[in-house]
Amino acid sequence: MSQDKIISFENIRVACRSCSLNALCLPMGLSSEDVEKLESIIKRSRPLHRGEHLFSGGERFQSLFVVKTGSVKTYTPSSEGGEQVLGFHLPGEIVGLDAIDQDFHSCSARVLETSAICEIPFRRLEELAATLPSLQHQLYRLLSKEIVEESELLMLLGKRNAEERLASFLVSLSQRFGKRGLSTTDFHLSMSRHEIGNYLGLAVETVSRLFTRFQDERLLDVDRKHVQVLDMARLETLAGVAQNRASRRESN
Amino acid sequence: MSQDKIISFENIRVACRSCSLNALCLPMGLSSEDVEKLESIIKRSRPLHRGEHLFSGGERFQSLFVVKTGSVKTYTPSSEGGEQVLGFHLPGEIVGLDAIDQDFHSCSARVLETSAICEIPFRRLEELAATLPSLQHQLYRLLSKEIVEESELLMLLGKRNAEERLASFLVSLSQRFGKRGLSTTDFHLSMSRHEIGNYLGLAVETVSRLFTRFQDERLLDVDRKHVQVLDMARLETLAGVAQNRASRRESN
DNA sequence: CGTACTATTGAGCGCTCTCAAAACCAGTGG
DNA sequence: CCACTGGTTTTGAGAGCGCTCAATAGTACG
Repeated sequence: MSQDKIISFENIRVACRSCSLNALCLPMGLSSEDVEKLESIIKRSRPLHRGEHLFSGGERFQSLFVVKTGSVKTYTPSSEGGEQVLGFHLPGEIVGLDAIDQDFHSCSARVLETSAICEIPFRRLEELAATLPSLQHQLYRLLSKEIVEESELLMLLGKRNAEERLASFLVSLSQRFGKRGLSTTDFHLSMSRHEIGNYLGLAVETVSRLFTRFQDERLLDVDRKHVQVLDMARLETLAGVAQNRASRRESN
Repeated sequence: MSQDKIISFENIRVACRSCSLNALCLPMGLSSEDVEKLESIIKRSRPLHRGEHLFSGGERFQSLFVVKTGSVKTYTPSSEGGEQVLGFHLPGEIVGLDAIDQDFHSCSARVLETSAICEIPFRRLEELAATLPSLQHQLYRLLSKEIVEESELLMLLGKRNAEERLASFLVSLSQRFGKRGLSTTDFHLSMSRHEIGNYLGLAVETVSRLFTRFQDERLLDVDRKHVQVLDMARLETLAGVAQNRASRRESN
């Protein structure tokens, strides 16, 4: 009977996938009516096309955004028209958490390809969370997770060489595609080499050379933006375990 | 009369400073009884001495910690005893936000000098927040702020050269000391050159050379761990505006 | 006052950036 | 279909920043 109201994690997962809210309700024990409440505040927008903005830096904070399909790039415009890429956001991931603090967006977000995006008005989410402890906790977790992931990236940029950075990047993409049920070894890069370089703190030329090298070493098969991982184990080794050089710098 | 219950921001500030909760209640509109509730869940621990841990990576998540006096370093131990410094936490700042997500600490935290630390059991804070919307919102902001600050650091590590990194580091310390009413131009570095280098992704030798250079250029006066900023304007320029080189890499 | 640690300074090298040019691709219009 | 244009990617050659190794100097502590 309570089974009527409490749906299982699996079902929630399915329900949420349909509304692209994995990120929010995946690990929660929300009853079906709670899920309905959550869904009721979500706006579904028309598909956005390459180059369109979810929001721009400085804009008033209204909503969080969940990527349903496609991909989003967040970046901070810098002087002279240059930009600093802060992250790439794939289906199931949330964009806009940076804006809660100051109540305006500290970065800009634009879609890299035609994408379906859900919008969650934050005020209403906050109100709802106040009445649903598990949702409240989930929100804290979400924010905390973002912090942990940024710490990891931070380490990547601080201590790893070019090879390790690109390997980590590819492994990360692979794992994130995997979470959504997509292929972990065969995927499309929606961002340019330049954007990858910008994100990883490398020059475009270095990124390009590395792709060629990885291909020569039979790690990858690269055709423009299509990547096929041929040797995931070795790629993961490069990404994670290959801290030999870096750990020397760490250790003192 | 409601003045009896609602204390001004200034008073809250004072009240909170005494309990080192600036970070939590500074921008809130909590009534005095609410502040009392908040204070009631805070544990004050005995002073910790250099090298003692607040928590270690992998430990069960129990509490957040607020630095009252002294300083704390967070880091992730890596293979072979090396470590990656994730951040330095000064008085008024919060440690432990990374642990909310997985319910265990993803990094370790140890004090760099004799420090007074307050402990806030997170479960109780969460319960309290559920009944106090402004506290709930403040918690969201706190987490969001951490995300924004990490993004900034991310940019630092990705795109800036050694000089710019150290300058940014010093400016950041200066500003954070300033927030606590301490001198912005005259302060003590509680961390070693090695830890600074580790944090900034630089070799110890590079950090040392830069300190010498900054001193030669009359930017700083450095005596061991005592730093005096002689030309803050120029230091800030180095830290922030000096994106000439970096922005070339950004712009494509 | 020796031991261990931390910081400084010097010399050389390697990774990655920079500059430059060519190849490739996508879209447009003749 | 092809030429034209703007953009992206690739490839090459050289230079410089910051790392590495090594040695010295300074500091803390028993």
